[in-house]
Amino acid sequence: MPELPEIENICRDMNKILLNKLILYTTIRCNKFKKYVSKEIKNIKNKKILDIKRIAKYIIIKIKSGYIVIHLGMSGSLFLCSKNEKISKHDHVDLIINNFILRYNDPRKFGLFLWSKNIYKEKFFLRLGIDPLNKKFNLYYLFNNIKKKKIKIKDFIMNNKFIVGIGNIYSNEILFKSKILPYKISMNINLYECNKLLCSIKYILNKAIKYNGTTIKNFININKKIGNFQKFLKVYKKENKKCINCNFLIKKIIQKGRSTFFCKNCQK
DNA sequence: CAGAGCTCCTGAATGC
DNA sequence: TGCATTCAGGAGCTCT
Repeated sequence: MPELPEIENICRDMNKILLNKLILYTTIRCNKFKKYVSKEIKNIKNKKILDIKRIAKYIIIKIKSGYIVIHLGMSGSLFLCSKNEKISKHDHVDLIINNFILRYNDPRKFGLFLWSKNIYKEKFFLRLGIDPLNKKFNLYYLFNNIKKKKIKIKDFIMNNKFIVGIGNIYSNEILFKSKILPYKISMNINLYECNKLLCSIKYILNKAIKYNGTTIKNFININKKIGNFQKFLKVYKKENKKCINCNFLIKKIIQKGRSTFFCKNCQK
């Protein structure tokens, strides 16, 4: 399940390898992909890759006439392969680049492979909150928004309207590090806790980027390198294991339909 | 409007 | 062993 750190690393790798390369043509294999793959992707021919960047969890490939927008959902992956590489079951899109292929695979079809003339006018971009690695993501911004809401803090940090890119794994880890219970109501968070939350978000995400993300199940990055951050997970999927700080058993609850892990002793 | 909950999907894990 | 059921989750959508 790629989250912000994984996407950040994928974009960095893609930039190293794909910048200024020519997309000769594309192949789309899924027919029943509904809104998830734009038909316009088929029309891309002989276009140079001008830039690759990340906005929230979207991978944006800029070419002369517009943008390719890729979201990996929870099971999507992008990888480079040769032209003779066998096509697997869920390989939905190929970008043919000189003598190799950038291939998009997504078994669960939660991802997106879209075309946009101008991403900055798309409604899903206009709705996005501030990137947690941006300097504008500061205590003032976080505290102001937290105070406005009456939702559980875990739901707050996973909501793209306020903070982009934080999924279930990192939200659990961030709240553990912040010593805040996941079901604490956001408006009850004080300035001190909010500051801890801010620092924890930046710390966890940067550490995950450094260790190349968390590899659980399907995630493979562009060079099929494997992430190492799972070694550092302290609560996620640690139900009934001892808390590293206090030896209490880690609890699991379901919050907004998502598995939520925490230490009832450490987190207040 | 806000917030809770449902939904898309498939493969892995679990249950009997 | 083998089939059936459950679970996982990003983010948009639907309900209340």
